[in-house]
Amino acid sequence: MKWDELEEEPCSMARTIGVIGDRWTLLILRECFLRTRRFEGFQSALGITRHLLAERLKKLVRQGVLRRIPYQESPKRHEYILTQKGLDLYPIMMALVHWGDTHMVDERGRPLLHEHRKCGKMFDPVMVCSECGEPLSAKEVHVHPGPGARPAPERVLLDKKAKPKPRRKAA
Amino acid sequence: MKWDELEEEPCSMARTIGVIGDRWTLLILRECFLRTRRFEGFQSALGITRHLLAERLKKLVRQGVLRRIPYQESPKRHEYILTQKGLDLYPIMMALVHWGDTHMVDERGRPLLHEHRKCGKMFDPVMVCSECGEPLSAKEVHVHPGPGARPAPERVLLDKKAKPKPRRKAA
DNA sequence: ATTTGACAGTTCAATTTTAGAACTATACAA
DNA sequence: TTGTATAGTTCTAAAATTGAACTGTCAAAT
Repeated sequence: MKWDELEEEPCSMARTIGVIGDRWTLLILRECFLRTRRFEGFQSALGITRHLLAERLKKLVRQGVLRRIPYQESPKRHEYILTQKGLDLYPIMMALVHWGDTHMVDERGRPLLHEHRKCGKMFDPVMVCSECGEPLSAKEVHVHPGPGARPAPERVLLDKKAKPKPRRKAA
Repeated sequence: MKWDELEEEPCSMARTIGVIGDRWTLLILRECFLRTRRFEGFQSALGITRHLLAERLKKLVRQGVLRRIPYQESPKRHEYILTQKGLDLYPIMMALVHWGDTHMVDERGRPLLHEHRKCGKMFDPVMVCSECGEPLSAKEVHVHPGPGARPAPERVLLDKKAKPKPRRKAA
């Protein structure tokens, strides 16, 4: 698969993956949320090759996730800062962190704690339903084709089921 | 960087990325949540090469995200199903979908709608603070080193700031 | 009895990506 | 004049991915 095809798929998840779904991009975004803004900053924080960093930044700018803003003339220098579209990635970042906090910590505990300014407490992010406010879990959610779903004859991505048709003598 | 080093970093996000942070893995997980369970199912749904699919499934099993369960003897066949650790990835999936729904839809609208069984409404996922229940945004959150943070002399991942030290004549 | 098809992989050559390191260019500061 | 900081670009070697074919087991159809 060519990865730019992902953005054409009738699946919001695939499209998102097309934009931010690779390791370096995700790490670059982590740095963005930690207020890294400059080429050298990203490079030294991540140890990414300069070549790839240049590519990824270019792509994020093209996608409207980052904006490239001059902070000095002669020599021209730019900073990369998150747009609103980029800031909206925050729930994804937090979800990634939280899963790591839950399933990937060693005996010493979490590397980082998060404090919510509004209430002053250390918190975990919780994903809830916008309508009733209850926490969400996979089995309580059903999907329906939306207006942008692919029309009938073709396969509707994100809406097919591999029915476990058991054959022959079961184990 | 070798990608297995990611899991050693004192950063929950990096560790998570080490497990699920590549395109194919993310797409495989999407299929899992859509109840695909078998090798051929994944392969035909995604068009991934069989070689890579076998590798990725193996890794997800090794990481405890999927469990490989026999569903038939002779010939031995297995299904890949999400463990609890895997099911806990749901907020990440929903966050990815929601960002795509917000920023990557075309004029036709969303490919999919989500219904919350409990309340019966179509919903969006919202990430809130576990302590006060308010929706979260990047700027209302402060990070602090936790017990598993890297000790002083070395760089604490996820806790450095590239202070925009302005030099020379600004633009 | 033989062929066909489903399933779950494995193997291998060709292509694409990434890593690692060095190099370019501009301009300030000592 | 030399050194440093910044933001890249260029190059070759190494690693990952693709595409396609191949393996092996068994059930069902001919």
